[in-house]
Amino acid sequence: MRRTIPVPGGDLEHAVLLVLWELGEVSAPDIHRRVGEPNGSVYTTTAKVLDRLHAKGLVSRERAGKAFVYKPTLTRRVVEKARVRHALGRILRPDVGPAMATLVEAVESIDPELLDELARQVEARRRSRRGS
Amino acid sequence: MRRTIPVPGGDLEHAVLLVLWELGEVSAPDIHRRVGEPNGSVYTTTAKVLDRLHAKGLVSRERAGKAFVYKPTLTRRVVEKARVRHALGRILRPDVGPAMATLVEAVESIDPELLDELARQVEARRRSRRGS
DNA sequence: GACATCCTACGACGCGCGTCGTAGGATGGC
DNA sequence: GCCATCCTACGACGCGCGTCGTAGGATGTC
Repeated sequence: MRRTIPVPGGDLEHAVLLVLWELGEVSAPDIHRRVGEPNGSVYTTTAKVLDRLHAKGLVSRERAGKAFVYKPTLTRRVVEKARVRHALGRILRPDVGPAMATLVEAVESIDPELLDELARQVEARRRSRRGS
Repeated sequence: MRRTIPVPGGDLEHAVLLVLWELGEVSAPDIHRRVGEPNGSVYTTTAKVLDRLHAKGLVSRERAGKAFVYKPTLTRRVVEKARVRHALGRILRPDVGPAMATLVEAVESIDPELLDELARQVEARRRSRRGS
């Protein structure tokens, strides 16, 4: 009974989560140094993003002295899948058939080598499906 | 070499374009009957969407009596590709590798049969690439 | 104690998109 | 001529997300 997993809707939110998944627990100031600063944002921007991720339940936090330490509440695998599923849902909505051709074309246009990787992943997935 | 093709950013904009691609030329009121009404929007909502598509250059228009008749300025193929490419770009950004696995997984979770369709399209595309 | 410094809290804005309200020009029926 | 009706023009709002400003509590330093 999985009820709609929250999704990091924006790129900055996602970038913050990536850091959290990589490091496990990170303080707000550290996150800012790793994500906000390279991105050219001021500290309060990062803090706000953290606020919103917290409001969505995608991260939990705990005080450590005066600062908060954040950690992800869901695994990367789960969230990424929901995220991609969400985006894909919008893309495939009308007319699912030709959409796959467009999808493949678009993947290739981003990087032709991705096509091979995609082929590998599709095959792997189909094999494991036959097995299950 | 076209840079940056404009993209219908929202679902309603896209739905309107679908009608235009299907029928070629359609008046604003007709578009509303076909898209806005079933969607439960009032007429001015449809008109506004048309305004914005026009501002983006995705449709052109011409007066026919008191009403406008709209038609698409770009082919569906071109726009859809840009649209999917755009969405994919955001998804694949960090860490392109595992993203393909997630993509395939997400496709399957939407509809397992899509996996077969995806496999077909990937193969078709790879074959035609070898040929070119 | 007085200050500077570090963090959080929170309100605000711009932008894109869906949404609607209102205004006003044009048209058709009478 | 008058009025209802049809369409367009356009301003406005809410929502999500990135963005920042400001306020204020806590801590550290002299």
